[in-house]
Amino acid sequence: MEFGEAKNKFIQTWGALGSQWGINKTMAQIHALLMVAPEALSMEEIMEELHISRGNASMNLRALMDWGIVYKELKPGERREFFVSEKDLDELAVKIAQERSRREIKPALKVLKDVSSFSKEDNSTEAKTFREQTTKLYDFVLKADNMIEKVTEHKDNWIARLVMKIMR
Amino acid sequence: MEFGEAKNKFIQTWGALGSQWGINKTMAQIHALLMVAPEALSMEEIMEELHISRGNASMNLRALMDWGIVYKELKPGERREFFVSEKDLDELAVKIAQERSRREIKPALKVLKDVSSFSKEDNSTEAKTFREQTTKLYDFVLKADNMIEKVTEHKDNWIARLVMKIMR
DNA sequence: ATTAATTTTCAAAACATTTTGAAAGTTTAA
DNA sequence: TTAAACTTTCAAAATGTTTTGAAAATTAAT
Repeated sequence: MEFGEAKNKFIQTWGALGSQWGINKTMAQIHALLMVAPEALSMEEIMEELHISRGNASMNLRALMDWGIVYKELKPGERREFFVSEKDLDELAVKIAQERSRREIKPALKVLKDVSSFSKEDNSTEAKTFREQTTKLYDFVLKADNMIEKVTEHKDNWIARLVMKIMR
Repeated sequence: MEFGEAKNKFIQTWGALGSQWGINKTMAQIHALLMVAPEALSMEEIMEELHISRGNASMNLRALMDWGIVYKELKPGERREFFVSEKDLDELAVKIAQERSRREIKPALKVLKDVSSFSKEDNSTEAKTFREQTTKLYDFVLKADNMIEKVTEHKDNWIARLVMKIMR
């Protein structure tokens, strides 16, 4: 396997992994490309390397910037914009965890709280089981979310430290 | 909000959350429905409650069983099959974590290892950065995966214990 | 063995998401 | 200003995924 092949395999794999996790393929591929690029890349270069259209590149770069894991880099004397990814993996993991908490977990928590506390008058077995289970779910998800917050606020090398702790 | 409404909201929300995490909507909805059902449900009941076709119900129930989070329950004197979900949330989280590790993380790790160790002769800046970054990525993902293994083998109430530890 | 109840399969249809590309918008330099 | 370089937007096309429904398969009782 020579370089081009390895790079391609990496980009394709990262893209596939992205899809499985609800992130679109191109977005994950752009991210992969930037992760292994020694220099900031222009939109043109990204389009070329991944064989995607201008519009596609533009939209997904914006999405990556919204996630806070890709930045614009302006080069003096250049009109074009260049892009770099967050290369620090701890930082990357923290950003992703925080965004997912904000966008997905927090809203789900709100719903769980709402549904578990409503319809208190209904005393059917069904309703009772429902309240019981959704309450448990709320507590569980809340705990998990708190863990994310706790862990990500210390960020630096948190996974390593966590592994240390757990392994005793 | 009365019971039916709350139940519906819960099922819809769980379904939407599923989609965002790469799990199909119906699969997540069936799971939600079984999570709050006091009794095992037949396929017919599931189809009715979620307004889905027989084929859809059949396929997604099988997928849930493949994940190990829904079980068949046979009732004496009944030809039909009934379904229940794993209701213990710690057990549920462990199963999901383990399956995702097996299906997604492990294969990704293999690719990372492969691509990071190949093309060692190439000494261009590009190739060097590539090897550097993919190696870091490999180490990171490996550590994270080890953490999952470590944490899930103790399973019982692991999130609670983890929160305790982190909060000191 | 035959029948009736039930589940599974899978090709086609419905639906959802992603991608394109060209037009509109923006920015900078002259 | 104007023009050139570049980016964004968005409707339509392409692609991908899920769902349906009916036929085939399975299972269990008679």
